[in-house]
Amino acid sequence: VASINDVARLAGVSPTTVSKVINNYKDVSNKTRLKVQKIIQEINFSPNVMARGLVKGRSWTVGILSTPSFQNPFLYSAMTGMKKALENTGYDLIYLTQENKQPNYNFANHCLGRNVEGVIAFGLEKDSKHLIDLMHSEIPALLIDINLVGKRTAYITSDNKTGVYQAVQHLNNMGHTKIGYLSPKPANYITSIRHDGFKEALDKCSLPYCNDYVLFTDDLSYSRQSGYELMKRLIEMPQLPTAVLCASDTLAIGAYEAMEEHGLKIPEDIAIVGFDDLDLCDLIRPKLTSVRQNIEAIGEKAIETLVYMIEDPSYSPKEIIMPTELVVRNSCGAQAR
Amino acid sequence: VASINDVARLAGVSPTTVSKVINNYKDVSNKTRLKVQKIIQEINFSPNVMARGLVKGRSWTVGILSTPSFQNPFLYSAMTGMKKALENTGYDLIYLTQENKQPNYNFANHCLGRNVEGVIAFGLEKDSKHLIDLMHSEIPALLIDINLVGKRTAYITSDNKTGVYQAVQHLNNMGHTKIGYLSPKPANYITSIRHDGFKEALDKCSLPYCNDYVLFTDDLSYSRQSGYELMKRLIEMPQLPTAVLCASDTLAIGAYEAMEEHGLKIPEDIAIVGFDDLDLCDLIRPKLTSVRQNIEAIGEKAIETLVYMIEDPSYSPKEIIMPTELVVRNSCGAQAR
DNA sequence: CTGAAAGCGCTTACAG
DNA sequence: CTGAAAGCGCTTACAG
Repeated sequence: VASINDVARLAGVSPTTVSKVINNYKDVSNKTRLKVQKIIQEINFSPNVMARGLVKGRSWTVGILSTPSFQNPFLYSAMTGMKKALENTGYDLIYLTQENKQPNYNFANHCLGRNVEGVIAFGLEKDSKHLIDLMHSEIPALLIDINLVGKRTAYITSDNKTGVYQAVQHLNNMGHTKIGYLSPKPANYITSIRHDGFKEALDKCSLPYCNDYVLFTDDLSYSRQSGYELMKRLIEMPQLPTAVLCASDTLAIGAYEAMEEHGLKIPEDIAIVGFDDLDLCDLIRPKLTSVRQNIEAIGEKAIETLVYMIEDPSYSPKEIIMPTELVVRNSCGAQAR
Repeated sequence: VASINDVARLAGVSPTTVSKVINNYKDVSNKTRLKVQKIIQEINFSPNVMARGLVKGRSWTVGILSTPSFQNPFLYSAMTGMKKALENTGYDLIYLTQENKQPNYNFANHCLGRNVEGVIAFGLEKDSKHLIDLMHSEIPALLIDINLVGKRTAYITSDNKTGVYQAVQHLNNMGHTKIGYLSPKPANYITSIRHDGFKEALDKCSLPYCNDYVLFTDDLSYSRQSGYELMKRLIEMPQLPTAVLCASDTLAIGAYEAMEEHGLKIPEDIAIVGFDDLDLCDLIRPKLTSVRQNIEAIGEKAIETLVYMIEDPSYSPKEIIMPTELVVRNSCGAQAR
């Protein structure tokens, strides 16, 4: 593979000058600049990133840190947005995947070794070792849905409270006054803030918070199975609510299945609202009304912000809140839009 | 950040010796080895990958090349498998995302510049410039669902013909003899091989291939919309088939919608089979019988094979075919399993 | 405007 | 078994 020295020789200049041309330095005459650029084109030269990175202490690389399981439509939508934003930045995306190799594997060190310049983290708990190591390093980090702030750490999340309020308000408008809530137990940021939002929303609508209709599971993964079990528990109550807000669409799917099994109709017997607005909302019947998070926009904004943080060490944002939107379909008795 | 020289100083040895310890060379006494390892632990040293990569001409990095749109559940399932396989290899995964930056962007050059050691490509057409550049480079490439073979290029795909046969055979067993087929026009590898498989399967089952029931769309993206339009065209025929095989689950979803709109029942009026076994098969009603591709396994195998190719330049596989499996649900009149 | 020299943090013959 | 020296392909003061 060609090096800067080859270009220099062919162009009849010094490697220094070639470097200056590549880096758009001003102190090069137009004539030599053109000469050098011509050669670069001809031999299809691209500078060695390793060498460059070594001297500049950089890698033009942004890392992703996510849960080991990894199988998550949320993450993938976010990545689409991330990719879009990255195209304009000159950074590439890197997954550090060696998790299991060493007994005392240290994610932050792995990043440092690779000169990874910033990290997007997602789906971890606050007390995750990797996250803590990362915050103690000087590496800029942008967390998705984890409310941790540090000198070089910020987070981005949807406006969960408003999202929940939009859902409750809609149910109220549809005439529902007894509204249940299904969710993982409020043990982390997202589960807590949505539950708080639910209480506040009821309050704003002057509706009662009814303990019997608010059911939690220990399973924090928002699984379909959890939704199924929660809804089953709810159905076995002596009195039923007329509507149920699920803390995620996947929970709602499980709730649908429990309803189906018990011969209950949506929305006639119980109306359902989900959260996330995944593709599946449109596939199931009745179509699921859901609070839309613009996940792609979150990914895009996350990268933009992270790149700012990388390039301006004094820039230190705290939290970034993205708007939500209620997408009305057929699971609450409203006409589809 | 600490360097090998810091370690050397603290351990009272030369940088050369530290390097030897890091790289598990034999010619180091146990005593010094231990001494050096202790320091490495203490100051939490990890070697600079850039420096290392510069001298060895490597990056311990494997690239992904995919379509610009990128929003694809198939790709993401594959990535889960890829991540799993990577954990044991010492390679990290990198997305090269600068597509739009330069007017004459060259993907292979980008890889060369970063010393990317191998590439997984997915979702491109055979005549894609990036793919061609890649094949002309010396970079090992493993293509998913693109049947191109070269000195350093191989591909992996599902056993599409058998998959289609499994579907047709099942329909035949259920008593269907007039079977339709909905697909993008057979313009690339996957669309062609599935269509060929369909013809052969009918043959094996002694069923007629009926032109009227085989409908193609120009849209190669397997969109829901295409499925909807194809099924609508089919429904407007004077005579209907009793079963339809869709070349993908997403097409089948569209077909469901057309059926719904025309008040036709699945499977009573027309039975439907999909291909891919996406999560959605379980969400829609009736649940969709589909040919399962083990996409995660494909991703895993792809990485394993690529790493072999990287580490043994003389290893030059051609094609890797992965098995399929029919998942019977309720869209053909069979009982759910 | 141009280029010689030093240095980024490693590895690898090679000498001892 | 140990280490001095050269070199990987760049960039950056600095001198001219």
